[in-house]
Amino acid sequence: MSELSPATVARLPRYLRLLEEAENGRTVSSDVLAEATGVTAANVRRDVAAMGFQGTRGVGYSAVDLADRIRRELGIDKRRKVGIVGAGNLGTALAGYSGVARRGFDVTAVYDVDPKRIGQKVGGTEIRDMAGVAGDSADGLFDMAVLAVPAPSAQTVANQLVSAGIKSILNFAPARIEVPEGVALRQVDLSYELQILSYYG
Amino acid sequence: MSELSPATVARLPRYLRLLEEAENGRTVSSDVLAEATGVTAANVRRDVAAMGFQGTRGVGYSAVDLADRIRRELGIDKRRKVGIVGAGNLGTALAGYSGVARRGFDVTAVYDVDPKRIGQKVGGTEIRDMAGVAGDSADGLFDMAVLAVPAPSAQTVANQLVSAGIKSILNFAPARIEVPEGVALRQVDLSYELQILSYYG
DNA sequence: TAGATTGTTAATCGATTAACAATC
DNA sequence: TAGATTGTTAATCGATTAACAATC
Repeated sequence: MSELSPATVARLPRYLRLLEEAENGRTVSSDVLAEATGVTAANVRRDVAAMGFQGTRGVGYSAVDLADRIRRELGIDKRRKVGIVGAGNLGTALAGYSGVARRGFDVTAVYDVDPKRIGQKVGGTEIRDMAGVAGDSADGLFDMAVLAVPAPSAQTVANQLVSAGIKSILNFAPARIEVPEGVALRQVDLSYELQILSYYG
Repeated sequence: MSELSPATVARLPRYLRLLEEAENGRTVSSDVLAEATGVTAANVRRDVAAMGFQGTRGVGYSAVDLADRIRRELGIDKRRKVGIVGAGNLGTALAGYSGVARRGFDVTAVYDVDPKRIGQKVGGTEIRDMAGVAGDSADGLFDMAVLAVPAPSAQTVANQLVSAGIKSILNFAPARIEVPEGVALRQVDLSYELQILSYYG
């Protein structure tokens, strides 16, 4: 199966975005992909080859076929169900992000602890009681979780999700969390981003 | 001056966080730093050496002195003024993030276009009219900008900021933006994060 | 056939790691 | 002196790039 390098995986969404903009039936060269994504053409060809996808010499890559392959490789050829935990400002903003549904993700559940929020709708999805988050995820209501809870509850909620069998967590809460081996985790931390940015600017 | 590798810069905030937790006057070894941040001790020593900081053999690094050095290297030894552009759910959430002020950043301005929002307060800062964003940044009201605007306005706002002399932009808007050479840019994209996460989980 | 572009090799670059002498 | 830990070298690993033969 796959064995893509982290560097390659991080570039695939960029390629995909460009390929989706290409007209149907169009062919796209490594040069065009490179130009638009800020990498070298050689790098593009290497990434494409790593997925086992083949282009046509003298012609380029079929845009639709390459897009399909990238989606398959990323695991978004079948739609993935995303649960957003926390319906405060952050969770509400994330639930309303454009382009997410278009890229294969369905927000199938949003959670909050606030009784006043529960039952309200955010982006077409009714807010559910956080108390049910573990049960719902175990039931398969969603299979990826986005954490948008206050910092102090982040680890607790993560633990509940892991116990319920969730294997992918994207943490936007302003707190580092730990997950066991085998659970995929990505952390987005405003504070870290600002510190890194500060060095360069 | 500096010449830190991107990999090193990305690790500095992790070290800093640990060092700030250490008690005053304490000494911390590369082994402890490594353990807590998920890198090897050799890597920590290399990063520290890259900043020109020296520890004491047999003892370790002075926590306060190393923290100071990291802050200086990142450019947050003097407090930096952050403007948040867009006071919707996302901007409001970011303005309220804990730990940001504690780490050297002051949110000195928040902007919105909605007349109903202008004048309201978010996290102690009064929301200003977006029309003034370029003038305010040129006046030095803030020197780093966080974009939390709707996707369609992201590039326009970025252009205004760049024209006004802003050199650091953190983009949370769900749209890729371009900036000229010499302007530091970091992009946080929920869609990309989910796609990458999907591969691993 | 001529032009374009892939697939792949070899060279290069950058980052990580193990190991250990130096030294507190 | 014995134990701990740094600073640094050499080896390794992973990722990028240039270049070009293969081939559409």
